[in-house]
Amino acid sequence: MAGPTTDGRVLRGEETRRAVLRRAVSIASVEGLDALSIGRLATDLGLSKSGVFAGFGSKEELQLATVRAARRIFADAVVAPVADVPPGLARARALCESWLAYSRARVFPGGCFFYEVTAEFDARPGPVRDALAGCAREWSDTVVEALDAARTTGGLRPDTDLGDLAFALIAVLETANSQAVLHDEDAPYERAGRLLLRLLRAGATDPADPALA
Amino acid sequence: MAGPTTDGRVLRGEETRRAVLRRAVSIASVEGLDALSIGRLATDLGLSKSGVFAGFGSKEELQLATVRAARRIFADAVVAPVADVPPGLARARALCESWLAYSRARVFPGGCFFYEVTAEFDARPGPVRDALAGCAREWSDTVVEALDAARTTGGLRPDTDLGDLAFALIAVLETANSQAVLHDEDAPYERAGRLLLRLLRAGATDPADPALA
DNA sequence: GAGATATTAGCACGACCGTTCGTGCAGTTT
DNA sequence: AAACTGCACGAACGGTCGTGCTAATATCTC
Repeated sequence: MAGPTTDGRVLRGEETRRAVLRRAVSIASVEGLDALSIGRLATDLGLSKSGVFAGFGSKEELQLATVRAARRIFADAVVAPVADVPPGLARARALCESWLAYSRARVFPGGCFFYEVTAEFDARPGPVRDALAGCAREWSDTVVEALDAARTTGGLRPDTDLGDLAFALIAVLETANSQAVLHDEDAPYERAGRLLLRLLRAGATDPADPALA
Repeated sequence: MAGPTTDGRVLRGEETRRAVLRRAVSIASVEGLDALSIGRLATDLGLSKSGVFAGFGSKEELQLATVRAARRIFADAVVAPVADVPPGLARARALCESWLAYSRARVFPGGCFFYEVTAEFDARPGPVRDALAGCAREWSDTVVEALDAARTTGGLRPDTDLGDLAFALIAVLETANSQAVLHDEDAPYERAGRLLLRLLRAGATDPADPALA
């Protein structure tokens, strides 16, 4: 039978798989997915090279699994915490500030994982780029949906171009991450905080909305 | 004497150095500076590995030379063309649109060279990151200076925060490049064009300024 | 218990890496 | 013509890469 019987072997296997991926996302956020090497991961974790290799089957599969793992971490760190904020302008703002907090806290040691690896793979066709493009769309859609809810609930003017606004917000966030990491400064985050408030106010029905205080 | 006598040998040497760097910036804009391999450059150009190596002395020196070469190309492609636009709001706008044209035209095959390699090295201390941080500051300063001239000439309101505005403009440009390359679309450039006009208008003394038509 | 199964280790492979060395050759200087 | 300079060459170094094998070990089924 193929029921979900608890199998200690596969459990142990998944455990080491997770350990490998935990290490992999950290490395990749600093040095990129190409810098992931099976031998290095094995050495770092006290495993054998072939043991690590067996868990993924190929380097590209390891890279894809690393992207999926990072996607989960991102969702938990950025999107999940704002789930309890009621939909509307306040949640849209909270989402952006959650992203800034995620970058600032170095959930990934190299800053935003996706900024790093997207720049690495955006011009290289293949499954990895496709996966990253999917993540980017997903995040963009999340922001647009939050803005849409804000418009529906009357926080944003009906003629607001949600795509443009989401683009501008994401641009500010990513650039804050980039400059903060590159120059090892906090100032870009403060600048981004000011700017995203101004962007939201510019589209708000009531610029004095308490959600933008 | 150490006069500038024409030496055919060193001339030939510089020529191959330039050929190597021309190839190197192209590769690095797509795959990153780490993907530069001396052996691959040699094969591609029909040279010997040791010949290429001798021209730079180390891989890191090759990477630094590649960054310097890209900096020159960037300056020629983006900054130089707007030199004949009179300082002011029009030039600030021209500078941004020159950047968009540079990304759109794939002056570097992977899109903006600096977006790619800055993401690669921003979390890795060392001479390469320092060089890239310098380039980033230089470009940021160029934008700020253009905005400052626009403010001085009355195009922008006196209370405009130039740092914030430059940050927002650069954010829009870089994100347009990133999304256009990642999804292989033109739409991000159009969005960016609209957004940067709106950003400049928001700081303009006269939102109907013909420079923003 | 026995036997099936899946994770991990050990080892070897071919390829490529950056780097060093000694040599040849073209151009410059004397 | 001889001495010197500097680019480029080919070969080789020690390492690391991803990827296959085989063997050992631990767990589950019966």
